[in-house]
Amino acid sequence: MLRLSKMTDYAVAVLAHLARGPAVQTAPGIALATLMPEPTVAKVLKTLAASGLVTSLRGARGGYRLSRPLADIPVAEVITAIDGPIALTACVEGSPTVCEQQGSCPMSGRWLRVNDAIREALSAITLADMLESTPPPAIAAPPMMAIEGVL
Amino acid sequence: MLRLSKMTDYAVAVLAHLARGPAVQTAPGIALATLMPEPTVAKVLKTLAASGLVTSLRGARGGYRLSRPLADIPVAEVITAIDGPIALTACVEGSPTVCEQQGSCPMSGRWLRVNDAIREALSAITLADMLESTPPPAIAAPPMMAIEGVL
DNA sequence: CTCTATCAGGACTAGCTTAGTCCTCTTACT
DNA sequence: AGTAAGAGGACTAAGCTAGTCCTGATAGAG
Ligand code: SF4
Ligand code: SF4
Repeated sequence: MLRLSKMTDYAVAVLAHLARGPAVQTAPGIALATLMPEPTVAKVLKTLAASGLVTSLRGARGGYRLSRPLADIPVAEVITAIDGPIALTACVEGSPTVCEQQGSCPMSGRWLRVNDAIREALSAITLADMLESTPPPAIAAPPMMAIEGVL
Repeated sequence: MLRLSKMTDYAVAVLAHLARGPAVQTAPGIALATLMPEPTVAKVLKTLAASGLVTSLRGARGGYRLSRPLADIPVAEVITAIDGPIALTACVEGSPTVCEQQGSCPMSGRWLRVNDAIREALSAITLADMLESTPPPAIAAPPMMAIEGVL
């Protein structure tokens, strides 16, 4: 279905959440606010910290802070940070796997162009772009469940 | 890793193979020539036939034939035929799944733009484009194993 | 008319990948 | 000290994917 992993999805949402509210926020706090499972959010944040997208502050009153403004974070970077390199097929550079059919496949190596097109498209859009020019999210009557009760 | 399914990969290779050689080819024949597992190729061809990308001819001396020239088949169409609609996240139209966090997620609905960018990119490139403007597949020294012995 | 090569359509299985959980150690503020 | 937080990893369960196989329909060949 050409879906990106839920982890990547979470990562983007977490980054967007970090841009709102206090500069430094804790993993459990973000999990609470976004209704995502706590340990999973923690895991995502650790990965993001390892990639340098967020900065971690340890110790009591610690938490995570955005390393860069959202306008400087292209979507592609988040995807590669969580999911690894964008490699549509096994016959483009990023792949750990090798394709058996490479010798007999009429398409060997020719996915590169498609792959690059997608990489470019994803590099051209920043997280700030996604948030700013918002067409009202009126795709399918969002549930709009109240989260105040949880907080 | 943002990889498309191997089935889709196979489908594109099969279509490209169909464009070469005799107009009508059988599933086992294609499998033999491309070194892909036979039943899998058959499965892919059935799906492609169901989507109208190839036309099937039943009975003895039957096989599959391209319904359209490769120049009229965008990559996106093959992907949707095999993998289903392109839906990066659960909060865009094509998804059978619904996202739990939609009410509290700061990104709800905002993936649409990214999704559309990818759809456009994949719709702009046809299979003929992939084959024609071929940068030599010198990505990593293709094995070039002889398949004549198998035939 | 019969035989056979081929596709149609599905059920089924094994393996892999992913999401999610949990534990222990380190860090640094109060 | 004591404690609130992250670092880093091992672990598990569920879901999905690739691949296999079977039965039936079709239509050309002889
Ligand atoms: S060589 Fe062919 S089958 Fe293998 S990954 Fe590339 S396009 Fe797909
Ligand atoms: S609502 Fe948020 S978490 Fe859910 S699919 Fe959309 S972006 Fe991802």
